[in-house]
Amino acid sequence: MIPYQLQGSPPVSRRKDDPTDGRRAPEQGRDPAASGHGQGLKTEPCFQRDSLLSSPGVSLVSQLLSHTVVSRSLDPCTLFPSSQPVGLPQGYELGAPPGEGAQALALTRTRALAPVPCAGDREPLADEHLRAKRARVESIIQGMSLPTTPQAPDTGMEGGVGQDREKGGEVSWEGKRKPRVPQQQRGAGVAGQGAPRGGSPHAAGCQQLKEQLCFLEQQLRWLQERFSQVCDPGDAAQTQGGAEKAQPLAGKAGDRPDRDGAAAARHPHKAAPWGSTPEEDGPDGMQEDEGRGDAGGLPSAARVLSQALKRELAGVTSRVVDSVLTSVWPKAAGHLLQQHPGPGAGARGEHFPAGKCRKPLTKSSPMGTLGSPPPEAPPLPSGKSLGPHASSFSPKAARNPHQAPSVGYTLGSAIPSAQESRLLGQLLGYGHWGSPPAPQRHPPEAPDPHWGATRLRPSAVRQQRCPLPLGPSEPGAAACWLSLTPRHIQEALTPGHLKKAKLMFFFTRYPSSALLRSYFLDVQFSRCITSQLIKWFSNFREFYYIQVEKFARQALLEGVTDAGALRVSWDSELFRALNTHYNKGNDFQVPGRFLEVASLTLQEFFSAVRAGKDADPSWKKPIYKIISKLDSHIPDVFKAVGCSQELLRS
DNA sequence: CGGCAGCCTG
DNA sequence: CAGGCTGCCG
Repeated sequence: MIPYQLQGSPPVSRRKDDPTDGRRAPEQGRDPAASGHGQGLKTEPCFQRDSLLSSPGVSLVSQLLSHTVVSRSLDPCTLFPSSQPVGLPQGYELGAPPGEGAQALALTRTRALAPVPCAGDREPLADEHLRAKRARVESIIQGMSLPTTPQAPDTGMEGGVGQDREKGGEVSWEGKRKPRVPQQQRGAGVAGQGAPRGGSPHAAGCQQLKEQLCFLEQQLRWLQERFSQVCDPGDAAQTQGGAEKAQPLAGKAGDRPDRDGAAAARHPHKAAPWGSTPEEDGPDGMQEDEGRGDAGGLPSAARVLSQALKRELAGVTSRVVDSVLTSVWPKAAGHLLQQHPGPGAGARGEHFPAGKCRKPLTKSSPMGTLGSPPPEAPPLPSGKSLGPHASSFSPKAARNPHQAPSVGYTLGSAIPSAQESRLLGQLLGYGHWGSPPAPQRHPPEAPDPHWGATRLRPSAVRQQRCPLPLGPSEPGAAACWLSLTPRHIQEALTPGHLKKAKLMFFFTRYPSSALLRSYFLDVQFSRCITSQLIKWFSNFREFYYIQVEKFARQALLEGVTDAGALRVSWDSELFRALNTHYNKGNDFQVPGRFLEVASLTLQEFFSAVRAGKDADPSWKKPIYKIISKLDSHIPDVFKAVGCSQELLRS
């Protein structure tokens, strides 16, 4: 039996420890809420998290954001019009003319138990299969040799080809395989240094809080800087409009002739990597930076606005800290709260009168640029991580160093609530709000290294040029993004969920159902939902691997010899193909970590193919196994209940 | 048998 | 992307 012995006993057959198969250890059978098959129960909103997300409803910030002046003056599009469009043929529908896919066909693994003829004999049915596969693979290959950059061997693999990263693809990650642990833990563990595992949960929590706060503080500071810029003389005029600056839409989409030119000219500092203000890195501009702005002649109106904003931000931070503490560390939170009465109490008063939350920047507030600190890339299994690569993946390169100096909790290091995080994330990273990441430039200089991975990229910025219809935004749908959209537990997955799942893919390729549950809190899980989600990821993976394989083969054909030289960079074709698939709007800054994973995948495929392993029906399994170990922790922002809906609007 | 991965197809 | 199907595991 077993003509194709490989099949019957797959080398990497599904073993419990094989993430590729037996995984999902955690899921102790029990289906969560699925008391019933997800039907019926118009479950009520999940208020559990409400406490954390309270208030920001009519925040000044939101108003400000919705204020045309802001988006207008900072329209990043005008600053970085040069972003490249994305759009590649997707492996799937590439013509499938036969070529010399002979070998190609060999790769595809034949369905295991397909009628097995005697030892490798062509058997009608088998041939059918082979033909089909062959066609498929050929089409893929065909596709790759077509449009893809005919450039040098590096084919989209970033100019990095030249550099010789000797560290070929076959990293020795094997040994490190951890026994399957409940996702949560696993994730955290992978996330690495985050919090000392094993220590008291509090310690861990605090540590995390500290880092988070630090992060938040930096964001605040940065935001302030941005704000100052917004109010610089050039645009101040807009604001001057009058006391009713709160009135959004001072300028309509129509009246923004300057969008592409003037604005750009006005913001020379765009040069700064992430739009960070070059001048003034000065610590804490909470109150000071304004001075600078004023000095420059900031109109009083703007000044007021500025101050109000700052105060509000401070309030927000405060609230975040408190709320987080409350949830993370109840006891401590208790004390804290006693010391500091209502979080944000003070800030509240600052809200502008007519504070109506309008849906801001329409098409622009996806959670893209999620504000949470990109989970620093967990060290690769082998611990050696793609070390050498680090240098090329600028963002992450600088990430870790961040490890904030400890800050007393009092200061409240906090894990920004998802919402808050998003708020900041959007403010900071969102294209409209400026801070256009400087194109390709030394990203390491981002205000906060953490942001390196979660910020909008140039291309993204570009994308946002067209949207911004300012008008269409439902007037009343003031379902301000800042506010929490009522969280109804969905009984079905929505397009928003799909989008979210895709973005999550950048962090995890093999999410367990447990993890999925923890990230899709607004979904009433049932077997169906779970399956669908899992299916989604399965599909994502399929696409991902197909793409990578395609490029790996292409590289091979082009004569690349050093697997290590294959690296996926932001501007590589491969990345673009993937990005357009999982991040169509390109409004989400893909974590650098993803590039590492992609690079490794590419190298693995490359090496495997080169070694002729693709003759083995299940030659991909080993690769899957490797890749499955590279999942990263998914930013908590993704847990934001409203995030799914939020994505819909983007 | 249920859950899930992966392949294939539409 | 969803369905269908096979195969493996617990």
